Amino acid sequence: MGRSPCCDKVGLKKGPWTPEEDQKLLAYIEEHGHGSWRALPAKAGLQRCGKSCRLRWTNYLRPDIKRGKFTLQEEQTIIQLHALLGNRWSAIATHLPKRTDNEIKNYWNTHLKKRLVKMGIDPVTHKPKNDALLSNDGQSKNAANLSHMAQWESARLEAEARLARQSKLRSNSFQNSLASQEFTAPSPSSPLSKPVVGPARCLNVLKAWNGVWTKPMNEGSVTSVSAGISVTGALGRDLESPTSTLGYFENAQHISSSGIGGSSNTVLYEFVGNSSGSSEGGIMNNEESEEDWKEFGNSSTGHLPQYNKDVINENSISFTSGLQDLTLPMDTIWTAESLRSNTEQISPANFVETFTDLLLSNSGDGDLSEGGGTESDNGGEGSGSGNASENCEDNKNYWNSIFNLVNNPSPSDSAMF
DNA sequence: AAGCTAGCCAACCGCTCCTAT
DNA sequence: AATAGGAGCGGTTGGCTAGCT
Repeated sequence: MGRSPCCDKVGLKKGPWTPEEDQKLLAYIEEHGHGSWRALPAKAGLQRCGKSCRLRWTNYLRPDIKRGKFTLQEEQTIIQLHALLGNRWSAIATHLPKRTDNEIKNYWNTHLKKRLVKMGIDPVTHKPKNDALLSNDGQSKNAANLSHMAQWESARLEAEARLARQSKLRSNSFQNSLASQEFTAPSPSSPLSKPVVGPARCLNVLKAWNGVWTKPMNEGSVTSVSAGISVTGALGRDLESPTSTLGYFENAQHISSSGIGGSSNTVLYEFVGNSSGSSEGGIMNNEESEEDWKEFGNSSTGHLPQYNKDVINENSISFTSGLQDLTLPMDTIWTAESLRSNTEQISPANFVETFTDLLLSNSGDGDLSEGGGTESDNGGEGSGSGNASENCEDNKNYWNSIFNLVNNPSPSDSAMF
């Protein structure tokens, strides 16, 4: 049947926006809110299609946009989230509050992807490029396990997003009525400084990791995980990114309330939300950034569990979290559908616990913390040309570094979390 | 100074998802 | 249940700029 064009294209302007057009769009949204994007151009006196107006607003004119170079922490966050979510830029943007999905996408394509390639890491899979050369020594299987886990998390986030959309719609009219009151147009004296929305939520699994890893592993993981998630919920408001529909984890009924002390919440909240220091001002030139990257992954963590051989078998992954057991086959890709049905068996907290255990169990001979990682020390041309064992190290250290970053974020003024 | 190349990024296009009818 | 329309997302493009020859 074919889709009708989003608007009548005859006579509509394309290409770069002029300051006059920007002013018209800003003035209109300031006064009326955007309302229907399709109807907006005519009402605002713009010879543009609604889609173009929306894009201009969300990617450029919106008052809560942070422009300029990405901080190291923002880079790290993007990489972590990309490892989990893939090219779901809007979902990633949710966790970098003042960045747009378009900006993140551009930054990934022009900077980060190349950097990973340089390090010999496949930017799609986040695994060493010649991982296929690794024999059946278990390392590649474990890398595959991680990939599977990422797929699972991705599928879970899909479900979350679905829930969030539903709740968003329910509250939409209320938010719309607020929007026009909260909006403040940028002015020379206060350029694009007043956010319309608050800080974005933290990716649940990252917070969960925080929750688990900031405590010794002999403490109840479920308790820790719950604490991590509950902080997200405790913010108590809809922090939806304007560029994303990814939502809040709202199923509080899944989250154990036991063991969530107020202090635990507070500590974690401060940890994720109150960072300052070295990156003050947020600007870092590329060379500094590269240097920091070379140290990426050098720290080691404690609290690492012993490798549990029973968890990852030849043909399956078994989740034995104590609350419920689940075995999933290794020889198939976990589709969103299969995961949805399977994950019904596991509560979110339970999931995170088992997920964390598996991730931590990544090293077949046991100790990720030993990696001590100079993974990117040979940065430029290095790791890609290494032998198999070096690549195992790279793989191990790469993921280890992701975990360390979650666990031990470097001080910065990043707006993330 | 002119031409060429590569990098960056704003914007467009086509598709999917969701809702209303 | 089927269809149409709106909104949003991700891939891609094209113009601008800086650096190099």
